[in-house]
Amino acid sequence: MANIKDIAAHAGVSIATVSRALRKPDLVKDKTAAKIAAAISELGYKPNMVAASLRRQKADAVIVAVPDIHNPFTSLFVQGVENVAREHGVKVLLAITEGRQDLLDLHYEMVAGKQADGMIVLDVNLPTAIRTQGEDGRTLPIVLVCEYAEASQQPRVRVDDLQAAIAAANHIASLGHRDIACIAGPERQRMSHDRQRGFRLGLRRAGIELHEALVERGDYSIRSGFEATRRLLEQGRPFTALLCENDEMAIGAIRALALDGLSVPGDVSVIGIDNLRFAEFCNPSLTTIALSTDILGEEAMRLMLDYDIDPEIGRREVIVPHELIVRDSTAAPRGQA
Amino acid sequence: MANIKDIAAHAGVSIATVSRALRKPDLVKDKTAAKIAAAISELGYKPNMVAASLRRQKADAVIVAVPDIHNPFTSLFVQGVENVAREHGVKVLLAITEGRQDLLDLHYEMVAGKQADGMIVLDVNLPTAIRTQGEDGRTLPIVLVCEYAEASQQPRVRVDDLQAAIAAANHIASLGHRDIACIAGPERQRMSHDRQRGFRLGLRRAGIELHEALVERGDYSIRSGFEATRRLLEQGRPFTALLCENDEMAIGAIRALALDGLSVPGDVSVIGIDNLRFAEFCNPSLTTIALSTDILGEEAMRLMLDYDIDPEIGRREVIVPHELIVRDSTAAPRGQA
DNA sequence: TTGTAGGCGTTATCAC
DNA sequence: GTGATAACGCCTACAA
Repeated sequence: MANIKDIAAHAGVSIATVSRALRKPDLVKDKTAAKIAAAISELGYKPNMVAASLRRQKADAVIVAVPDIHNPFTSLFVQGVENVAREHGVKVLLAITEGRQDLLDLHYEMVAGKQADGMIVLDVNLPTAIRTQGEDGRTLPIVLVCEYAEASQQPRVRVDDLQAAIAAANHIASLGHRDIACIAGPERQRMSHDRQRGFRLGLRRAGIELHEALVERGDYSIRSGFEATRRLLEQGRPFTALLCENDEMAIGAIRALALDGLSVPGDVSVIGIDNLRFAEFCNPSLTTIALSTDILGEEAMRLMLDYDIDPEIGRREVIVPHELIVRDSTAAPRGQA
Repeated sequence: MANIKDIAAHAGVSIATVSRALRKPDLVKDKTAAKIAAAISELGYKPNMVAASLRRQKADAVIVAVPDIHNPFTSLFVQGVENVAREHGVKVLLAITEGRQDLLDLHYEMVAGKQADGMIVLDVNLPTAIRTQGEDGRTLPIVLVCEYAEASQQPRVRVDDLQAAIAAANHIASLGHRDIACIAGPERQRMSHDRQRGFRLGLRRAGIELHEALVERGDYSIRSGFEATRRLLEQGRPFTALLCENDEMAIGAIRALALDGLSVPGDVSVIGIDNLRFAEFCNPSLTTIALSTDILGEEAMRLMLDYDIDPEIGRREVIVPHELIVRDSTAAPRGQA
């Protein structure tokens, strides 16, 4: 493959000039630039970015590590990251970790090894190297999203899950429900902690207490929502509304209720959080809270870029707008209206 | 940041020995290796992979370009790619193109610029450079998936959509349906072409012809399935079964039928292809054809790896197993049983 | 088993 | 405006 030297020879100039012609075109005479351009297209030259990267100590790429591309967050979030990255000529590479530590570490190597300038971690794990390394002061360009808000010294962003959950609880309370069940997420996760707290806070403001017996946990998957609902139904303790920490579990819940012969929202109202694409097309369509996670992605990327300027950059609490989207899965409890 | 030279100095050996200790540990004496290991951990050394990459002309990374991470194919496919990649120490980076040519080309640059060893393209577009460059014989390590099966000289894999569609049609025909509607995908796409042909072939074997008036097109999104079904219903021409080219459109169809007061499968049976995670939890749950697209991903990655060995490598037609998954959305038409 | 040295393809700093 | 040339950090013959 042709390299910069070949171009220089072919155009009768020095390699320095070729390099300039490509990166700082205003520094070379038009005529020379033309000769060079001709040589380039004639030889089909493509600059070797690895060499450039080695020399400039910059890869112009960041890695976004996500556990799973089905995650409701992921898509919108990544889109936000890309919006900002594109403006700055940075490429975004998605790494799927499946929640596995080893896969996360593998991609972290790319940052340590300079193949990427930084990493945005939207995962339950943290690269192992980061924990051990924190002490010597030198933090790597890593931005954390949502999880581990307290755990580490890294720059991080997070969304206000609390407010979203409060909005969901408000909606249910204002419809007149009093006997309310809840499907929570994994115990250890920050997001679950906040959404759970939001539910309780929202209800308490309306003078309602959540019965501990009516709280079941899932792992944010459809199936876990399905099974959690089964467990709720088996208890026999009645409820007319079901607060789900995310849409996936809400979809599983609706299915479980339907199989049990219960009508939604006639017998039980169901609400989720996330506004998945599928939410609109369930039977019944799902009432939910939409979060603009793309803004979160944008902020994460900005934080990453700012890191270049000042590595002391800290954290950003991103307040993304949330919006209640009322569809067919919620209504006033039977007998009220 | 410490480099190999620092380690060499600190351990009292030459840089060659350090390099060997890392890449070919059996070539160095245990005692030296220990000294080197000590130096490495003491200085917190991380090999610069960019430099290694420049020297070895290899990045040990491939890019998988997909239009959209919601695509039903994507997740499973990527998983397949990663399975094989991991065995070979290759990192997989996902690039999201949104179906845009410029974004695809941007990531293609990484291959041209040696930041990645190759690219697997699961997209409706093709990198522009590839078309212009085909002539001079030198093809780049690019593997095409599904689309453009005829269009180019690149290595490619594709799945047998025809058989999957035939299986769907068989199921519907064997239930006794005769008045059958269909929601097709985008006209130009290879996949749609094959699935469409499969539907017709399967039906014809049962002596059934598809009415052209009962064929509507969508773009594989839920919403398009919803709208296509609306159009079918407006026509007034009766049908008792609906063949959908994918699950997303089938989910949209079910919603449209429900809103129209029709029961599934009482009035209309609905079948999809793909076996999305959501398929199991629809109301009613969706009968569908499961395709093991992960195998397709594995083959694509193998083709990529084989390319290193012999660039003349051609194409593979991957026959992935398909499986009919009968759920609640299909039944015999009213009056039969 | 270890060391020496050349080069991978750029970019950036000088000089001219 | 342009040209020499020294890095960037590593790998790998070849020599010892």
